[in-house]
Amino acid sequence: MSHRKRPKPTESELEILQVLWEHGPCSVRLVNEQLNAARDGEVGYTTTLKLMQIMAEKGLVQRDTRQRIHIYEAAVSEADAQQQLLKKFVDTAFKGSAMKLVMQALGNHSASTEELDSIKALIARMEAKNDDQT
Amino acid sequence: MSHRKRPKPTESELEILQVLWEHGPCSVRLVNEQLNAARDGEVGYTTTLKLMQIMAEKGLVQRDTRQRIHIYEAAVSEADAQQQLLKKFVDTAFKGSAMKLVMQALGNHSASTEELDSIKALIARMEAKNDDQT
DNA sequence: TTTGTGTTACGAAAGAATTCGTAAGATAAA
DNA sequence: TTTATCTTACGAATTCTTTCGTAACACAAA
Repeated sequence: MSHRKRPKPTESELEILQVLWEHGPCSVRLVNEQLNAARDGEVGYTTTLKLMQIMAEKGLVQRDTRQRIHIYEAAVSEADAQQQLLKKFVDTAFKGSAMKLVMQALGNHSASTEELDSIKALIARMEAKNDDQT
Repeated sequence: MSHRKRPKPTESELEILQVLWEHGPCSVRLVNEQLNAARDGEVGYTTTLKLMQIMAEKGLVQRDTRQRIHIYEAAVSEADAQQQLLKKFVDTAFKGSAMKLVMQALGNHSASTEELDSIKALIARMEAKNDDQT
């Protein structure tokens, strides 16, 4: 288990992580521009900077300070972070029932044939596993 | 759309709603006891009271103040609240991709044969709908 | 060098969520 | 009635998050 005790990102921190996941290592300026590109209100440069400094303290991001312009990089993978958030969310909102969540999520969003196919494939694999262990 | 502009419950508020959903209309004392029963740390009586008063202001709960002991009742259904929270969660944590969430949730929790069957049934219904609209 | 631009650092203000102390009122017990 | 107990109401303290103003520093241009 390579799980350091990393605090759960707040909502704004998550937004920043999404930018880092999508673009790879970034300067603060770039992250700030990306945030403002996909938003209603603007957020100040120093606001983003401060958040990213806090995230560095928390261990959510790593930074390279060798150059004058610091380069930040996500320290958690997108999948890991999503999994951690999902676990918490299932517990608090669905009292731990992941299947109820799956049913709700499936039911309330339309899905393409391809998406449904990949879910069917996943289910088939899970059924195979169930059958294995008699 | 019978959707009043009801604010999203915070995490503590959600805990209280869960008690109300499970037990039906309750006094503050009962809710507080239920909370403390399923917890590590204790939470004070007046803390729970204050939260429930705030929730009443927000419209998350209704209360009957005719007796000395006020009786609180959830003003939102469990399914509605879950749906609202789910929508937000999909947006913030999965950038709006409900299907990615479904795959993660399915993949990281084991499911019984019955659960898998009901998901398969739901998928079948969705495929039928897809086929309809050729 | 001097000036201007872009960057990080620091700290504090503003907001939201959580917690509880204390007071005041109602009810029950003595 | 007097006392003790339980309840609600109110407000404030605390903590967490978000925001940004200001200072200090590096670098490049003039």
